Amino acid sequence: MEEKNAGAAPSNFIHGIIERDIEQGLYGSKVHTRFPPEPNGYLHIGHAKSICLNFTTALKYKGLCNLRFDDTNPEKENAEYTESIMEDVKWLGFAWGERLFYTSDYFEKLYGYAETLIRKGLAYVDDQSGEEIKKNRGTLTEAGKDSPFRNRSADENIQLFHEMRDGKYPDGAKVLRAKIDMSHSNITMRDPALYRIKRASHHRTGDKWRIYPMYDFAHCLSDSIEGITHSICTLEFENNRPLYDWILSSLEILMPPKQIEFARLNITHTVLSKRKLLRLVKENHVSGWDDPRMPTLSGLRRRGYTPESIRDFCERIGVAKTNSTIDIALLEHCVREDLNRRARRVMAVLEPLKVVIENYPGGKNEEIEAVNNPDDERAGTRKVPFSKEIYIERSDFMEDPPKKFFRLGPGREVRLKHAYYVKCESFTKDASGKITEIRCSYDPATRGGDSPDGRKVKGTLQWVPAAHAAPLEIRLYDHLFASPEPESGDDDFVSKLNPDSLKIITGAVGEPCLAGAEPGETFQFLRTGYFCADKDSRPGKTVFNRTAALRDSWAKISNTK
RNA sequence: UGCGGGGUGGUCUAAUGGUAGGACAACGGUCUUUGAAGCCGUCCGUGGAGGUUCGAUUCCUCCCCCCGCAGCCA
Repeated sequence: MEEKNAGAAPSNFIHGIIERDIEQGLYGSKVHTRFPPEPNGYLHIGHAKSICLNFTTALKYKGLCNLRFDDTNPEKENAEYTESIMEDVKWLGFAWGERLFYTSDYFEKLYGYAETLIRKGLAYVDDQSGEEIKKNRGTLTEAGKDSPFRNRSADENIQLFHEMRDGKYPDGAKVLRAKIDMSHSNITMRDPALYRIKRASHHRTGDKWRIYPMYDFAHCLSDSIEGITHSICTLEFENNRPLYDWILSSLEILMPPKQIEFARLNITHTVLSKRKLLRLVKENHVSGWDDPRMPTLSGLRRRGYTPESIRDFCERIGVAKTNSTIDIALLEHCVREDLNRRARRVMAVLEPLKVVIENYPGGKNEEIEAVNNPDDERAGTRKVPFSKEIYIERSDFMEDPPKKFFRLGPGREVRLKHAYYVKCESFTKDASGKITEIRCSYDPATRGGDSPDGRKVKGTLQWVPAAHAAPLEIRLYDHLFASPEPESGDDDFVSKLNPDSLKIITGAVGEPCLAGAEPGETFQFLRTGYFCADKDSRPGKTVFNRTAALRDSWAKISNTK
C-alpha cells in the first residue's frame, strides 16, 4: 500500500536527513546524538526543545544520546549549573545512562589535535592584541588583513603554543588561530581563534590549564571523539558549519559528524536567553531561577508544569528552520490538557464570603462524599465536612445580578457542589457597602446535589466548611511580560515586565485536605484553575501556585458588556 | 551593496507536480452537579511578477521582505 507509512514517515526535516543517511549506510546506519549545554545558567523551555529533539531522535532510530557539558569557558561556568542541568534533564524524563561527558575530559586530546594542526601548517600563534585582531578582521564587505605573525614556522608555533600552556604569557597576550583565509566571505573563516589564554580556575580541572579551547575547535572534535553522527544545533551556528567541517577534515577525522541546524524556540510574553534570564535574577525582578514566572524548567516545575506537558508541547511545535514565536497559549493548553486528565479536584475559595444556612441545625456535622476526578473513577472519592457555616467565593454573589448571572443573588437558588441546593434569603453589609454575610436556607431533600422533584438550578458553586477551612496563600501568576514580544523594539526588555505578573492572596481557604499538601502536589481547584503546592508552605498556611486558570466564560460575558 | 539561512490562515506546522490539511487562538453552538472539560461548527493562508505544465505551495527566472554573522562567548 502507498499509504503514508505511519511510523516511518519523517516527523521533521532532521529525521528526513537521518533516514536518508541510514538508507545510504552512512555512519554504519547508526544514530548518535548529544545534548551539549554550557553550564553557565539554568535550563529553560528552549533547551527542552533541544533535549526532546536529541533524545527522542536517538530513541526513534534506536541510537544513543549523550549528555555533554560544553565547559570551555571557566569564567562563566560552575558546578551549581551542572547539577541543576542534570536534575532538569532527568526530570524531563530522559536518561543518558553512562554517557555523561564534559568537554573538559578532552582537554588533553584537544591540545594534541591543536599541535597536529600547527605541524600541518594550519594553525599559528598570533601575538596581535584583541583590538588588532578585530581591526584586521575586515568587515562584512571588506576583506581582512593577514597577521604579521601568520607565517611563523611550525616549530616556532609549537614552542609558543607550549609556552602558552605553561603559563609563560598573560591573558590575551597570544592566541592560537586557524590559518584559513583572511579574505573569506564568511567571517567565521577569517583565521578564527582556536585557543586563548585564560588564567582562570576551572570547576573541574582546577588550575591545570592556562589555555582553553574555543567552542568551534572543541565542539566538532568532542562530537567526533564521542562518535556523534548528527550534531544538532540552532540556526545561529549555520555560519560556523564550514569551520566545523574544516577542522575535522584538516585533522583527517574519519566519519565526521554532520552538523544540522534548526530554529530555536521563542515564546510570546517571555524571554528565552540565558543572558536575559540571568539579568532578571540578578536584578531581582524575580525571586530566582525557579521563580514560577520564569520559563526555566525549574520555574515551570515549581509552577506546576508536568514533564509530560512540556514534552507534548515540544512535539507539537515541530522542528523547522523558520524563525518562529510560539503563542504561550499553546504551552498553557498543553499543561491544562495534561492536568485535566490527572489532577484531583478539590474546593477552595480565594476570597471567602461567609454563608450561614439558617435552617441547618447548629450542632450538626455531616460528611459529604465528593469524587476526586469525574473523568477518572480510579481517583476515588473523599469526604468533605459540612455544617451550618461555609464560605463561598465573593464573586459568586451579586446583590443585583444581571439575568445571565447564574450564581447566587437575593432569592436565587444554586447548588453547592456535591452537597445541597441553597437559596439566598438575605444578606448583610457593612458601613462601606461591602457584603459581609449571606443567609441562606437549604433543601434537605437535595443532599448530594440532586433535587428529587426535578427542580433545576443554573449554578453550582464550590464551598469550604468554615469550621474546617484550611488557610491558604495563593499566588496568582500572569505573563512575565505584558508585551507579547518583549525583545522586539529598541526599549530595554526589562521595561516591558508585567507589573501584575504576581498577585498574592493571603486570605484564601480550602478543604481540610489541602492543609497537608506536599510541595509539588497538584490540584484542580474547582471552577478556578490548577494549583501546585509550593515549598514555601508552612504549618497553618499552605502556599499554592496557580499553574493555569480554567477558562472562564462568565468573565468573558461580563467583560464584553 | 559580502556570505549564510528563511518566507503556507492571527500563531505554529503538514502537503515536494494532483482536493492546501492539522493544532493553538478567536468566534458561535451543544452539553453539564466545575459557566471547567468534552463535542459540533465558523472565520482565516501559499511574499510578488513572469515561465514550464493538462495541472505549481512544490520545478525555473527575476524581484521583495525577514533573520544570522565582523567575541580571545557558546
